[in-house]
Amino acid sequence: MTNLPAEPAATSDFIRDIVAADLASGKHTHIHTRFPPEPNGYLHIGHAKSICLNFGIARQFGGTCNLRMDDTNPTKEDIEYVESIQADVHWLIGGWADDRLGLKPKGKTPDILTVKGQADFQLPAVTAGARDGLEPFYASDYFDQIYDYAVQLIRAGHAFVCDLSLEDMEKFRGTPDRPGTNSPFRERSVAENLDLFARMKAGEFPDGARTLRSKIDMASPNIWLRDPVIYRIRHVEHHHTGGKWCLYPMYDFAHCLSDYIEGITHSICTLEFEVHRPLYDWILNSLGLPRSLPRQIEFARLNLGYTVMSKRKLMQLVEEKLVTGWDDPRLPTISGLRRRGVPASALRTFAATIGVTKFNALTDVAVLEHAIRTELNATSQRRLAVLRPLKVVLTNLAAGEVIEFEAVNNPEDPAAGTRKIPFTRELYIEQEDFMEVAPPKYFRLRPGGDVRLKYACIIHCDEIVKDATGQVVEVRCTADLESRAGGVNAARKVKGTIHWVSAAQSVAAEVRLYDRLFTEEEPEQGGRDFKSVLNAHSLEVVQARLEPSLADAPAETRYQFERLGYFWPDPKDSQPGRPVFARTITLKDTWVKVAGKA
RNA sequence: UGCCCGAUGGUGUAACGGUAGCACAGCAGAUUCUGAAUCUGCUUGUCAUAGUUCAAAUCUAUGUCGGGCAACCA
Repeated sequence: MTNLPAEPAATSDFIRDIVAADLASGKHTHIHTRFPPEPNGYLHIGHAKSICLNFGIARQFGGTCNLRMDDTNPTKEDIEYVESIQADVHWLIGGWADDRLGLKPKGKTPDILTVKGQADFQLPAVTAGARDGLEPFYASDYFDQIYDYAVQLIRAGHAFVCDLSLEDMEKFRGTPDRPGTNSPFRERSVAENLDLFARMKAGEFPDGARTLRSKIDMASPNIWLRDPVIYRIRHVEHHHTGGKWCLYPMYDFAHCLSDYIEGITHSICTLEFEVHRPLYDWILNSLGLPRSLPRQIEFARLNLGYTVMSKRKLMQLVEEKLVTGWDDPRLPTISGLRRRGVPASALRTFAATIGVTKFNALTDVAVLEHAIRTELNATSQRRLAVLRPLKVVLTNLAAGEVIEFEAVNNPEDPAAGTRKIPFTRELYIEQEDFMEVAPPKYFRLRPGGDVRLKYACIIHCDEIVKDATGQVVEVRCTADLESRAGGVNAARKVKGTIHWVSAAQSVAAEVRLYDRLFTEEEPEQGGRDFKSVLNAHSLEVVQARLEPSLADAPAETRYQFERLGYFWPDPKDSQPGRPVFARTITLKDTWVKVAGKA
């Protein structure tokens, strides 16, 4: 039996309260959320919070959560990102909420149904079974329908074609504390608007020549209600629709309608969209749609200490090669965390722990680290590995002698069993586990001192050997073989227990030690350039010695290297027989505190 | 200085007019063949002022502080 941390319990927060109330009141009988990233970058841990929220709600209330590419701006988007997004989402929700994932048949576009005597666009989700033949939703699959809605808006007198240039539009918009003024094109006839809009679609005008604008209120204190642009001309290829369009809807127009078409009940987004909500509602209400409308609810995005979270900054780190790629294990990207060995379940636990509110918070990385350690402590097998080897010679052992000691695989999980580790005359211990001049309370090896070798026996340091520079290069010891488990001196107590490997019977391996990417908790505090506080030691590569059982460690297997931390084979660079390990996270270390105080 | 949103220990989050709780971090101790894990205990909090009420973290008003909004980005 394992002490697996319980799957995050059904939690409650202000959004779940709304959902529960809507179910209780009968407003909805089925809950439908969505996760709608724009494919213009890789997903990060902030998105993970949103994914856990949206899929978590679907899971808790027996609903569905659609994965949708919010791809209305072809100039910034790319197929590479739609692929990485899918991989990241599948990984994060796998085994937890993948049965709630809403997809659609490949190539399918909305159906036209008649609801309450009205034509109505709908695109239902498929959640059951395999993903064969299915794909995510794409806002760009609704371009025909969204165009149709725009025509309806024009017909109803709620939208007009505007010829104002970008600069002029800015002038007419006013400022937050001063109302704007109406566009001179605001009173064009419906017929003229219809004609112009059709010609915009036909490609008769260059980029920026005209826009389609909603007709709301140029004097509104809310800038987003001052006749916002809902369509702009862009003569560019789209990664999903190819060359079909040269006219693309803006986020505000496309998003609410995409939600509606998919039958979304709760459209959850981050705080910066709060001021857009009146526009979201205005569009939906202006169209007189026959089905119940989605409701937008906003929550605070995640801010985590010692990292940066925006796609723009992450992109900068990647493009300037300050990291090795989007999946660099030091990055807070989902693919980076995955490559680092962080389990998806730990990310979910983290998301559940931090909660959901409208308060703009800065979350302590310790919370993330705790979630990772808790999960890994319960599930990973222990192994011995020496990161920075120091040779130990046991003078009372014969050169060819090999003793096999039994080691427990996981003290938290007896079912994990045991394994044998070879013990020989020449060993390696960690350099920092020996000190020639030791401070008080140092429990490890020192001249004339004793220490227990984990799973083996107690050794006594008789002699040290130094090189020409005075560096200790070898420690000569006597082993008390009777202090082994089952021996007469088995009960002998010494203050310290350290890890070790056999010199001859260990394998060499590259081990990558990751640390936080920035030296400051808030890299951009006070407007400073985040790149000026990059941690120069965020990656350290060492040539380590591992116990023999690690020679061909299977992929995807997480270990605790005792007294050091949690490690796993790097998914890209580790080869059978030539392992490369990545450190996911260190163990908590109270000794550094004790030593630091001294 | 226009509009919108927010404020509970060091950090994050609960309490939905009725005993301010939980987690992380920190500190102290127990235990330990991982200075890990585990266990025990402890420190620290309702932004301010006024009001409503038998009773306010919760309701009201004002103020203070913080965040967001003036892309043909999302």
